[in-house]
Amino acid sequence: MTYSIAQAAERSGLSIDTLRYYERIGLVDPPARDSGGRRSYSDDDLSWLVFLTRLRTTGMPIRMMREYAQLRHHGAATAGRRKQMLFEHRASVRERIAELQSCLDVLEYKIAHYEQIEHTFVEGITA
Amino acid sequence: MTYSIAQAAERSGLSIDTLRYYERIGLVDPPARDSGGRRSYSDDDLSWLVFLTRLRTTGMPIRMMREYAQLRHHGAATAGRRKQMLFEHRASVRERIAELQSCLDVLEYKIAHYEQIEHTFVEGITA
DNA sequence: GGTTGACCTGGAGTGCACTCCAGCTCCTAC
DNA sequence: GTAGGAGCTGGAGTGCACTCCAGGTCAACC
Repeated sequence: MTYSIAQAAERSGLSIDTLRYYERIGLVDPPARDSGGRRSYSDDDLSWLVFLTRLRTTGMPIRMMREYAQLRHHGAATAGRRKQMLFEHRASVRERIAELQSCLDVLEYKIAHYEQIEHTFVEGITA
Repeated sequence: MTYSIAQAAERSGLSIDTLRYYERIGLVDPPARDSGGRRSYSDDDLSWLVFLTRLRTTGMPIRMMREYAQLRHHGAATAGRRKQMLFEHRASVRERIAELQSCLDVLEYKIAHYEQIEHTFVEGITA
């Protein structure tokens, strides 16, 4: 299967402009072109794009994604280095989750506090 | 207790420049000044700053924090609205955690894949 | 053969959240 | 009384990740 840029955008969740931008900065390889000079994305291209969106969602900066992309380019010899990157990134995602969780606790506390106020207020009215 | 801007920065984890920036954009009230015209933060100021850093950590945009700050300014009458904001924000933080968790699963999968490759490679060597 | 719609390029513009700077004042310590 | 360090102001600059635009090409349909 091949996909037009609009289809690739829809399936990856990136915008058309972002696809071209990613190509420009070397985050994705230039895809094939059809007879009219238009981009024609392959299934492989698509799965790389989808993987990139995962990395992006987890907050990996573009410069790091680019480094990963370049390593990938150099084949199996760089597999260890790439695994290392994912390893480290996984640790940072876990930390980020823990951080969010702890802020969530603060939010819970604050919300409970507001509920306390409401409760007191209602009691004051009905008392 | 009162704190100089440097102490407030250290205790809140924000930079001195960020403290002044937050004041400029109306995210924090202008603190008291000492005899020399320097900012002098109170414990209340500090706890608000710390709470702001929690909201920031959870990805609340500044414009929303500012809205919250302004509501706070209008006293108890806006407590319901503020609670509502925290409520909605809590939901978005939970969603964010779930999203990160699902991306983490993809990372796990990828890392396992690399381990698979290594394993195969080692077997190939020793066989 | 003319219009429409998707896509093309290079480059400029945007929004966010800071961060830095020049030139100044003020207090403290020597 | 002066040198040093912290802090002050208004405003400019930065980094990131897009997003938009003008002006053009190309294929398809009427």
